[in-house]
Amino acid sequence: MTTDGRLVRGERTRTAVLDAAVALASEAGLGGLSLGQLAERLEVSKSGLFAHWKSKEELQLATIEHARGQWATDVVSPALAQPRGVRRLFALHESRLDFYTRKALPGGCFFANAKFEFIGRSGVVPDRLATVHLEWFELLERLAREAVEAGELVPGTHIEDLVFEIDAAGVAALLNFRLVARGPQEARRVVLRRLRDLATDPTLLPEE
Amino acid sequence: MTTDGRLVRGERTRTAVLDAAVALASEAGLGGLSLGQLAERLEVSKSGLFAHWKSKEELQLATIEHARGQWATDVVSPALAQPRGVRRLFALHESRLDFYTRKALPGGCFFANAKFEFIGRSGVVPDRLATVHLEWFELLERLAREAVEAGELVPGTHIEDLVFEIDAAGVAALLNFRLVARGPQEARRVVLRRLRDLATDPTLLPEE
DNA sequence: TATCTTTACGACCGATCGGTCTTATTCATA
DNA sequence: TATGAATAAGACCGATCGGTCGTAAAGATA
Repeated sequence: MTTDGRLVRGERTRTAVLDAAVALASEAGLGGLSLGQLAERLEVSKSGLFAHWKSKEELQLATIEHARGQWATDVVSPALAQPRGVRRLFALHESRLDFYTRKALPGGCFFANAKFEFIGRSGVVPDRLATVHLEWFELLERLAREAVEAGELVPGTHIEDLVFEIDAAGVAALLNFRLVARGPQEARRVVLRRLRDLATDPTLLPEE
Repeated sequence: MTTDGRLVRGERTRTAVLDAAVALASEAGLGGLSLGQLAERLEVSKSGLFAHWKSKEELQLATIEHARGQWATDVVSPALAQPRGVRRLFALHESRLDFYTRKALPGGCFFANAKFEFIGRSGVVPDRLATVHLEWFELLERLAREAVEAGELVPGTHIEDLVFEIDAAGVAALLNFRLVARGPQEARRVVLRRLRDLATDPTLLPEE
């Protein structure tokens, strides 16, 4: 690495590989991610990849972190730009749906696919995915709690169920959107209606 | 084949293979389904499988039909035993959650996994999966419509959104249950509350 | 009993899988 | 400018992939 902050050759390669890996894994699955295909797509040698990661598993873990960074940038950050409370909570839901609709990844969503792929399996990769999954839930939960504390959601709000509903709508939106070209509209409407029901001041939210 | 209805040797093999194939595919994915592993698990030769199906794709299609039959028996039929209306609709949701909780398949749910696996891909297998997906939605929609027509759900009920919510709860239950040992309780509670809100006679439904 | 189809097996095929090893080049630093 | 680490390529490895082929039982039918 150079003493200043410039990207050296290897680091540039690393980023390019991980970009392609996230895209490829969103299609073929994180397990189905093939080093041969990845190398071919990037026009580098397969063995060259092993100069950066010792094994496929290590590359998978790096791919997860990379996808997590993209998610933070593309989905979480825009939502955090909204004022704290029910508006920020709904913004997070909306930017998630946007992410799917924008077709950012050919396979829909890296994390949703990976989670379903590794259901019931154990190992460091599934473990890491489970942790990321929990983080996402905790973020939703935090935003919901803040909305209650700000007095923008009625005091008795069952936060656990609300978080479940919002997340469920997102997952189902992805599935239906890609499968039968429906989903995001319903997911938006359903959550919006739910939040307006719970909001102390419904005018904070869009009209629908 | 014999003239009477008995299962001949080949048919028995076929059933045994498809049982194992559904289980294996629910773990490894329908694409990741390996003929070698399948043959090994059943203690038959790999080439023997080709006496029954001409290609892997044909076996995949047969596996889908087999899983569809299991779903019809284990999930749909029990629900249809309930009286038509809001009770039958909720029973379908419950028997679906039961199916997951019972851990009938090691990988959670054959269809949910397969759908996510084939998101964004095309071919006869994804096409068939999409059709089965649509059938499921149509069933939910029919039961919901019947509940409205029976006067058990308020007339203005937005059926499309209700179906989306129920299905979303099911998918999320599966995902969260297997990943973080939570889900089915929320999925049951959330849908039950929603249906009680919409029901003209809430006493038709459980207390929660 | 003789015949024909169904069912199953073992040997084998080319392609691809993840991974190793040796060698060559690039590049920051001393 | 010399040096050593980082980066990359190519040849190669055993294992497994989906799939083919020839052959041998098993079972139904005549």
